[in-house]
Amino acid sequence: MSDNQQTTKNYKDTVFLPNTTFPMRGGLPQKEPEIMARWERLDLYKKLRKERKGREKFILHDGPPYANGHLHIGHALNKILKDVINRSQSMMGKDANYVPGWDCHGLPIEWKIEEEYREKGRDKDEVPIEEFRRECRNFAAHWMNVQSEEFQRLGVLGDWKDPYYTMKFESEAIIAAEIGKFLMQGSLYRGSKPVMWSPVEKTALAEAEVEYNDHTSTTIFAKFELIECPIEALIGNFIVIWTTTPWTIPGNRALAYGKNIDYIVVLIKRVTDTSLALEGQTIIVSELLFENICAQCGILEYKVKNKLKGHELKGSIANHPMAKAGYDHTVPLFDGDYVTTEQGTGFVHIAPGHGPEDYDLAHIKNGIEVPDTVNENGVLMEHLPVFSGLHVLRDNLKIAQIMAEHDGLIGIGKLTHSYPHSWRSHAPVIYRNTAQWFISMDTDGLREYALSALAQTLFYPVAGQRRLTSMIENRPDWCLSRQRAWGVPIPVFVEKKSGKPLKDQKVVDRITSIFRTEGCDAWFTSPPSRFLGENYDPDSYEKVNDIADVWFDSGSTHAFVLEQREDLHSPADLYLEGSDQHRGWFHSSLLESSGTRFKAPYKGVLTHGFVLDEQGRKMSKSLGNVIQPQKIIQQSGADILRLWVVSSDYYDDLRIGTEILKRQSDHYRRIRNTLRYLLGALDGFDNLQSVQFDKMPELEKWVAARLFDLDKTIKEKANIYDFHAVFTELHDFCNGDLSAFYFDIRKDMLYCDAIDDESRRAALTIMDMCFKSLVAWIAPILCFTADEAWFAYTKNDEDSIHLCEYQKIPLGWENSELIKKWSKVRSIRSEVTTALEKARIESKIGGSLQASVKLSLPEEEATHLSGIDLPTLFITSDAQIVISKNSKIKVEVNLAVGDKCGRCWKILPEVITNDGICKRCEEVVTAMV
RNA sequence: AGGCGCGUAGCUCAGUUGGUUAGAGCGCACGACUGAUAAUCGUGAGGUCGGCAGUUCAAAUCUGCCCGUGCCUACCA
Repeated sequence: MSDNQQTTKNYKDTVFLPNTTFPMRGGLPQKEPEIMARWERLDLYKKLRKERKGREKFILHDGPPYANGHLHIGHALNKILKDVINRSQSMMGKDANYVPGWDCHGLPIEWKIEEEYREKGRDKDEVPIEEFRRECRNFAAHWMNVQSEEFQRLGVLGDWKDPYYTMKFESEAIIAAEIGKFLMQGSLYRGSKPVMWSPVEKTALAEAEVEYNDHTSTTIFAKFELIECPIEALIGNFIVIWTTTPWTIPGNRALAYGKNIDYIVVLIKRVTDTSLALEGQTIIVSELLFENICAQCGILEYKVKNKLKGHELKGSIANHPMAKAGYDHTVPLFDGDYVTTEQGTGFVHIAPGHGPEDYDLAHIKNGIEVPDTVNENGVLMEHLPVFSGLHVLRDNLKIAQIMAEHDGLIGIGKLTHSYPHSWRSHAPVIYRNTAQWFISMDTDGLREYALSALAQTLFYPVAGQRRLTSMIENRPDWCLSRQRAWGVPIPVFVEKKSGKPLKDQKVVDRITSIFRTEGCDAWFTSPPSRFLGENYDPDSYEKVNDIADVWFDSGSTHAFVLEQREDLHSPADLYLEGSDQHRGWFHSSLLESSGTRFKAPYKGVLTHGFVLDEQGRKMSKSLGNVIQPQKIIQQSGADILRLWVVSSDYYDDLRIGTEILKRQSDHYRRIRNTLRYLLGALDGFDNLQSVQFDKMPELEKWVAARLFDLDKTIKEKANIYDFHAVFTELHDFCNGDLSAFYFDIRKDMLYCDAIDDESRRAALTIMDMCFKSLVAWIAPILCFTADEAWFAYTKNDEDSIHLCEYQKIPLGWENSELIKKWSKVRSIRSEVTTALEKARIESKIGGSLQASVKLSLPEEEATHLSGIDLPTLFITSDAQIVISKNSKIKVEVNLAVGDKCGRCWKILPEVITNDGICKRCEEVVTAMV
C-alpha cells in the first residue's frame, strides 16, 4: 500500500496537469476597477473606433437619463443591455459607436433648487432668472458626472469624454431651431387648455406638484331648461346637474348625459318650506339617483311622468340657468361616456375651460369655443355679468345664493371630498384655461407621417408597434409650452395687433445663432430687439416666455446628436428604453422627427420591462425592497449584474433578489471555470504544432461542428438582440458539451499521452479554438472577465478582447451528420453512466475507471459506436459490445481486470507484468527522461 | 376604471401551425473522485402549465370569465 502511494506520487510529476495564472475565483469587486483602469490607459473606446474605421456603422442612440440622482437598478438594466448590444455588434465587425447622453432641463431639477432656496429662506420669485437657471445648470452638471462614473463602473463602453446633453449650448440652439421649423410650417399654434392652476402662487402646476387633501365645497343642483329636444314633450322641462364647483357655472357651455343611463321625467308636487325647488316644475334626472336628490333638495311629493334612456336626448339644447341675467348662449347636450350614476344627478355640466374632460368633450370633440372666465388670481373676470369680481375658492356660497335668487337652482349643499391642493402652499387649486402653444397633429399631416413611419419600424418585441400606434392615433395635439424657468424657451414673438406668431426664418436663424454661442439664457437676458432685428419694432411684439416641454428636448436628440456628429448617423439603427417610453422618448422623438423630416429617427425600437423584486412586486422605499446596483457591484461585481440582464427575459418585467443573484454567481463560476480549464490545458501549447483539421479525431471534429453551429446561432440571436438565447447556448455549451463531456473524456489524453502526441495536439488545437471563440462570445456579456481571460491567454497588456471580432469558424467545420451521430452516441453513453451509478450504489465500484462495461445493443445502435474508442468514451478501463436482438440497450458492469496503472489510473492486465505502469505511460515516461 | 402586457418545477427560462408519459440549466438530495479541488463527474426527487368554464377525438397552446401582477392613461361633475 505505502509502496503504491509512493509510486503514485512519483508519477504525478510526469502528468501534464492544467496550469494557469487565471484564478478560479474572480474577485470581481476588486478586479473590475483594475481592468477599467487598463481600458482607460489603452483608451479602449478611441482605439476601437480606429480599429473599426470604415466599417459599417451600428448606431444605438442613447436615450438620455435625467441628471438628478444616483443610478437605480432600472438604469443599470438599460445601460447594460445597450452595452451588450453595442459590444456584440462590434464583435460582428461593425463600427458600433455609442455616445451616451443626458437630459438636463425640467421640473424636478427646478424643484431641487427651489428646495435649496426654501432651506435658506429665500423666495424663488425674487431670484433673477439667470441666476436660478445657472444653479439648475450646475446641479445637472454635478449629477451628470456622478452618473457617468456609475455607468462606466457597469462596464459600459462609450464616448464618456464627449457625451451629448440637452443643456449644451449647441443642443439648446438646435432645439430652438427645431421649434422654429414647426413655427415656419404653421403647425405651431397658440391655443388654450385647462391646466392645474394655483391662484395663490399665480402659476400653473404640474401633476406631480399637486397633492390631494380633504376640502369642503359648496354644492349646487342647477337646472337647465330644455329648449330643443327630439322628444317634444320635454321642451320646457329642466335638466338638473350637480356640481361641487359653482364658480364654473359662468363658464358652462354644455351638458353631458350617459347614453345608457336611465332617466326619469318628474313633476314636482310638494316641497319643504326651505326648498329651492318649485312645485309644478318638471325635472329630468337619473332614476337611480332621484331618491337622494329629493332628500337633498327637499322634494316631498312628485309624480314620475316618463322614463327615457340618455341617448334619446341626443341633439337637445338647453338654456343656461342664468340665461335671463346675460348668460344667453345656448347649452347643447352631448353624450359623455364618463358620466356615471355614482353621485349627482346623472347629468354633468361642462365648462370647457375648467376640466380636461370638459375640454375634451366640448372643445376637442364638439368644437365649442373655450371662454376665459377666471383670471390668474382666481377671480371671475370683469366681462362676466352678475358674478364679476367673485373669487373661485372663497365665494362659492355667494355664487350659489345669487343663482338661487335668479331661480337657477333646486338645491344647495355641502360636500367634503378629496380635492387637489398645491404642494407648496397647500391651498386648493383649480383647473383654469390658459394660453398654451401646441403642435398640431393634423394641420400639417403630422399624425399621418408618424403612423406611416411606425409601420416601417422594427419593434422588439413586436407588441410595441401596436402600443405606440394606438397612442399616436388617439393623442391630442402636443402641448409644447410650460410656464417654467429651466428649459429651452419657445423662441417665438407674437404680434400684439394680430395675436399671430411672427414667422420669419431670419429671426429664427438669429435666435439660433445667439443660442449657439451664449446658450438660451440669452432669451431671458437680451433685449428682444437683438432677436427681432431691424425690420420689426420690439414694441409691437410680445416675447413668449414659456419654455418647451422637456420631451421636446429629448425628442430632438436625433437632430442635435445623430445628425450633427460626424461619427453618427440618422436614423439610428436602434432606440432602446423601458416600456414606459412608449409614452415618452419613443413617442416624442417620433413626433419631432416626423414633423420635421417626415420619418422616424430610428429603424428599430427595443423595449425592456421593469425591474421587480424577487416576489414580483415593484420596488418602493416603503416596501423596503429596493435593490441598488452599487451594492451588487460591491458585493459580487458588475459582471454578475450583466449576467443577470442576459439571463432574464428583458422584454417582460424582470425580477431580482438574493436567490436570483446567487444563481447568476453559479452560472458565472461555471463559465469562468470552463475558461480556466481551457487556459490551464493550453499552457505550453504555443510550443507545440497544431494539427490540420482533417487529421483530427472524430471527437475533435464534433467539437468543431458544435463551434460552427454555435457561432451561427449566436450571431443570429445577437442580431435580433436575443441575448437570453445567446447566454443559454453558451452556458449549455460550457456545461454540457465541454465540461461534462469533452473535457471529461479528453482528460486522460491531455494528462497522460505524450506531450506532442498528434491526438493530444489535435485536442489542444481544438481547445485553443474553443477558448478563442468562447472568450469572444462572452465578451459582450462578461466584459471584464473576458478581458481578464484574454490577458491570461495573450499575456499582452496592450491588447483587449474588445478590439477583436468573433472568431472566424472555417466553413468546413460544419457537419450536421456528425452532430446527429454524436447525439446518439451520447444517449448511449448516458445509459452507461446510469448503469455505472447503479453499480456504485451497490458498492461494486467507486470511480468509473474501476469498471469494465459490456453493453448489448441492437445492430443499428452499435453502428453509431463504430470507430469510437469505447473505454475512452465511457471513461472506464475496459468496454465491449455485444450485438443483441433486444431493442433495449443493456449494460453490464464488472470490475476491470488487472492492476491500476500508477500514472493514468486505468486498470489493465498489462500493468501486472509491467511494474505498476501501463505500456502507454511507460513509453511516455521513458521518453521524458 | 380604461389601453397594452405578463402568469410553465425553489430560481431563470424553452415549449414551432393544439397531437404520445410537459423540457433545459441552476439549486436541492444522494453518491463518486481527490490530477479543473472553496473545483470536477454521476444519479435522483421536484410541475392539477394562475383559477374556472367552454370549443375539440385531443388544450400549457384556441375562446370566454375570474384572480394576481407590471407599464401607461384616467381617478372626475
